[in-house]
Amino acid sequence: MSRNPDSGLQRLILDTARKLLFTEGYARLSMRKIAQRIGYSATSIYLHYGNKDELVHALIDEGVDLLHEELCAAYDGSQEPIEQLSEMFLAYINFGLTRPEYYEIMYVLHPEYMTRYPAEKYRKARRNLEMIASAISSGVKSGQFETHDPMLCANLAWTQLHGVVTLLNSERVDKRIPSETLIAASGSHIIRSLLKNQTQVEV
Amino acid sequence: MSRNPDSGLQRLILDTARKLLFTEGYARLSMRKIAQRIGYSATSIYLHYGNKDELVHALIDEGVDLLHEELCAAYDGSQEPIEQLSEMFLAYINFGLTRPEYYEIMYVLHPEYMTRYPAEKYRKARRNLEMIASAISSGVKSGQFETHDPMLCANLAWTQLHGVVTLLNSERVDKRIPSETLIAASGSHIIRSLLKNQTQVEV
Amino acid sequence: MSRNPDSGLQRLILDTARKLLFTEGYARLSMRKIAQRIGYSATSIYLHYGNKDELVHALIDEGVDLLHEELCAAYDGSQEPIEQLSEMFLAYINFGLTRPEYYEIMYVLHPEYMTRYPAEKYRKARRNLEMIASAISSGVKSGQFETHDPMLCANLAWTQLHGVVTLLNSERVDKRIPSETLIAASGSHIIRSLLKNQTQVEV
Amino acid sequence: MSRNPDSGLQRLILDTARKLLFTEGYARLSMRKIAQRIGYSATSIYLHYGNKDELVHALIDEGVDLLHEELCAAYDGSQEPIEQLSEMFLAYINFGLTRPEYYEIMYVLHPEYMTRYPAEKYRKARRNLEMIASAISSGVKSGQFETHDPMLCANLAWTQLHGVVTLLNSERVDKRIPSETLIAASGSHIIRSLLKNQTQVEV
DNA sequence: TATGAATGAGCGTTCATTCAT
DNA sequence: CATGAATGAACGCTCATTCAT
Repeated sequence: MSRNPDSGLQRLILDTARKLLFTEGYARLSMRKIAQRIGYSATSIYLHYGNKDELVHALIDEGVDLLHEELCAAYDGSQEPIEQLSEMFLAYINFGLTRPEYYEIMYVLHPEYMTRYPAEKYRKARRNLEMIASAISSGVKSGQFETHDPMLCANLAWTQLHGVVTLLNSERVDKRIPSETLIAASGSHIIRSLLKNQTQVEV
Repeated sequence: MSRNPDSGLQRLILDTARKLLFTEGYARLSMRKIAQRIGYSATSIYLHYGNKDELVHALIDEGVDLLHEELCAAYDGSQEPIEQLSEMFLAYINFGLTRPEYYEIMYVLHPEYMTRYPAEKYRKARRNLEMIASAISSGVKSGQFETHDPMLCANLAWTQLHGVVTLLNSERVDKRIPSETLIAASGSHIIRSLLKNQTQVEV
Repeated sequence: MSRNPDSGLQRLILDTARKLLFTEGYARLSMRKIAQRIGYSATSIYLHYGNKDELVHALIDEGVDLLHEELCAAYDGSQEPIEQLSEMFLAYINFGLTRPEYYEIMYVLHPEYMTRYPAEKYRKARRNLEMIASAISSGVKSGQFETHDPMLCANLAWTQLHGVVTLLNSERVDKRIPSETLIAASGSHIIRSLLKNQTQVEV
Repeated sequence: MSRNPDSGLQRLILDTARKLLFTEGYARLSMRKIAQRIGYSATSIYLHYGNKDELVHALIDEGVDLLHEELCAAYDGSQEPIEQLSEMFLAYINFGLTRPEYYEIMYVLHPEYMTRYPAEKYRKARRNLEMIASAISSGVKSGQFETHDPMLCANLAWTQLHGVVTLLNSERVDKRIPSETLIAASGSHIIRSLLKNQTQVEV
């Protein structure tokens, strides 16, 4: 089973799976539905993905790579840490909101399912957190930020971003609050809590 | 279909559904499994809940009420807003981590599914946010906090808490970060960002 | 799942399974085919047998009991061991030839499949061999037979009978040899080899 | 479709089919598994065998030839008929136990399947019985054996041997009876029943 | 000689639901 | 209030086979 969707059909399968994931949720994603949607027999999918797990893992792979790419694109080493972070935060949220299917299988899917996902790739997904932590660290070095645990702060940022993404995607947020407002606020909220010279509660 | 589980069987059904939700996840919850577990026929469940949706909605109702009760219990009007908030935050996270089955159907379930949940009850779930917003407002009045949009801040707090709960429950957080640390940090993180006299970025 | 096919449908299922077993062989026996043949939905079978294993095991149970009954019926304690044995041999072969479906799942089915069959019931099937061994023993006591290992002789008899049954059922025996001849010869063949000081009985 | 596996691939296909037959049983033998195992595409097998039947028939052919060869090798015309027979019996049982995959498709497979096996080849399989019958005949001529139907006796011997092989292979024989004991006993059992004026050989 | 792409049929099984009693 | 009997639809998956290249 090639993992590089060059065959055209592989691309079609993944894209259709993604769409179904978005419109119906993981629980309702089925091989047969994908097949039907693309006008192929269900058997054909198995020519490209050995089973449902493999297909979903291929999607996760793509998602992980895609998010990483977008974070890298957002990261500009020549800028101040504050700008670095706020760009990355925006990129993260943007990814979550524009690619909700990827986001769901990457970060929301039931953990029981993830145990079948190769650990090595799991680690790959952690690079993103490390990028954030390192931006925080350089902010600390340059004296703008203040924390003795950048990795914890990165996780704190992550939980905040994740909460925004998932609550917006799952349509739990009151529509009267514009999502742009929430997004902007969450970014500055995170950064503010990193700044030095605050009447600081200990982290 | 009565919605008040006064009949013993209704109670039994809901409790069993909850347990199954916890042990097997939403995707694997089935009427027949519930029936089998309680020693009744599957048909019997339909005497009390017209279909699976109704049953799950009843569970969501319970979850919403339960969370509200626990937030109310945590709220102590005689305390400072800071303490009020941090108690409520802890209560929220605690609910999410100890009642993951409720939490999942309340806040994680695919929105396509939620559209069948009566909107009126949806609003009920908003009471909790209002409690937080009001605690923030009183902090503003007393001069401790500074914000011109308490409801937005409440939502920001919520996204943070939600992120912590879901990432912990879905086991995405690096095990090397103790969950207690993350929880404590997230609470103080939120409160800190509300405090006056910071080198404040505008919200 | 009741094991006593009193429900009518259960009887129908077992009988249809048996017929399919006979006409198409175990490999081609399917739940769906059974269902279709009896004019019920496949699901209905699962109301009576939890899965295919359970169904086949129920058939094996029936076969084991049936064969045992027929051997018991053939066994007449008041007769000479020679007659006892030849009656039992005939009964065994008769069972094998008239109930080939039972016989196949009891004694031909791939062993991998049998490992799922409860050991306790396995033992039940061994009673038959013990009946034969005990008839041989009493022949030894009465001085007609001569052997110091009745159980081995019983097994030898069994392999002979089994060979006759299976080669006839699987249609491997040259049609020019009448099965009655083969059957009669095999019985006397076994008994002859047990006799003391025998002079040759005619073949 | 050539039937002589001179092409290396044909040899490879047959050998792999045999191995799969042995490790997984007939029911689980599949064209795609064979193909995968030999590193060729499934389609390639069809270049050499028109369909699964043809492939299995080729295997049966091989088995028939192989068994015949081994019986011929065991047969030593210069020996006494008793030795001739007991060597052939051992060879037969040995073939059955060491080549269960051949044996199963040759002699156990459901007859419905065999109807598609060319009758002409069926006859080929009968040579073996004729060898046994002829050894019996020469024993009769030399005055050691006594029977007026050597072919019937050969068939009786065959059923006995077949019973031993199949019950051992299908693991139905009580493990407390060593297979060597059963095998030796069955051979002498058959021969004894052929002897003229015999006095009991010890079991 | 070899293959990649494709498929229709079939498998065992689970599910939510209905209906007569 | 409770059930047994029943079902159509769906699921993930495997299979032998075909066909164009």
